[in-house]
Amino acid sequence: MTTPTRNRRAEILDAAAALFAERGFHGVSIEEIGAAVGVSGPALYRHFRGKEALLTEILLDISGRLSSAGATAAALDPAEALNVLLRGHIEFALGHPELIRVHERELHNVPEADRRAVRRLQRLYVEEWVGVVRDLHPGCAAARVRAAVHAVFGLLNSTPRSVGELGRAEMAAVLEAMALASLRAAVSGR
Amino acid sequence: MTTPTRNRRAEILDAAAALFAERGFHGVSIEEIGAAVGVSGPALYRHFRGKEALLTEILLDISGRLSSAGATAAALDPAEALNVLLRGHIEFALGHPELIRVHERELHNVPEADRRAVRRLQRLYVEEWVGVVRDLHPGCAAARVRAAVHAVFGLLNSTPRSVGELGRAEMAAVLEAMALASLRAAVSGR
DNA sequence: GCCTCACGTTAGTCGCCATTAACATTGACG
DNA sequence: CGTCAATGTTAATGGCGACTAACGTGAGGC
Repeated sequence: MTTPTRNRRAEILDAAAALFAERGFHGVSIEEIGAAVGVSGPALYRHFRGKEALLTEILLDISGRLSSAGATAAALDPAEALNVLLRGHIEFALGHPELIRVHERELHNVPEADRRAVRRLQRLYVEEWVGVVRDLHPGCAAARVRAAVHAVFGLLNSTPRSVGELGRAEMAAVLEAMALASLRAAVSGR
Repeated sequence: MTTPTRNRRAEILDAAAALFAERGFHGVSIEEIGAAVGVSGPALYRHFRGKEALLTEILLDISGRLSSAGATAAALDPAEALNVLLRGHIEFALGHPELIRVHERELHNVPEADRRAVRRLQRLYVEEWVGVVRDLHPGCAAARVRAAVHAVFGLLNSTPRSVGELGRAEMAAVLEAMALASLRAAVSGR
């Protein structure tokens, strides 16, 4: 065997994420995750402490990926930064709808101890957006901006539910237009 | 005892919905649902066929409530109809965030046989929106409108994740402005 | 040629939980 | 009163599934 597969660990994480997205954390057994990568059952314990550790790692990775896309935006002027954040998020949501689903739905299955860390990353990501939007519209109350950003995430993350109706490029364009318009509307209210 | 509680059945459904929203379908035991209404465990089987039947009924009820709010909109002119749909949805989302959560997350735990019925109601609701929006913007492709409507739902349903940052009235206003602006942006693209 | 490490395997074990059984209680109603 | 229907209760029962044990095996290093 000599691991012709790049990295068994990563392979398992991908398979688990896809299964969790489809049937939910409790709807998938360790055995099934193993089967999805060609080993069976308890082999996973050679790579992860347990099922929950798997989920934790998946969620941390997702949050990290989203945030890192935003880190490159930090140096730009606000308008450009917002574009980078927005395109990055859309790219990710259209490219990995399963991950978006897991990220949205499964936090409560992460053991209490690790949940703080996941939440911290999520909060950081939100604050990246909030910071950029506030730079663009300094007069707007922070609470309102935060609410608007959450709403935009909801809009962008709806992707996994409306798959394939539009081509990917058009879908991206529609989402971008909607996100920008709704943000503008939110911050211009006061 | 003589049932001073209006209806045990409804009471159970409410408690179950709240618990499912908080910890997910599999994160809640029958025993806990019973405890939440002051009876314990298998008493629920006097009212429901089983745990899944409970969830099914909850989801059907939610979809029904959303749709019915929209049914009154049918007779109005498109612009008014959209307002009625939008305000109805916002009202519901802000008033029952738990139900929105359950509605979004738990469909896959409904037994195959009943899932069709739930999905049918959901589709009907989406089509109410799509119909109204297409009346308002006849030049826009149906697929694009559908995608936009899904995105708006995502926006409106983000509420349960951004609770309490804003007062309810302001939150409603923000959501309404964002939804209208994003819809307009989506349909004006082509 | 051995030792050991990395990775797997199969066969338990154990606990949780939905569901069912068997047995009250109580109020309406004749 | 006695009966019935509605509604609960507490003890099984049974299955599923996470996790652990005990046991290969093959590849490098020495």
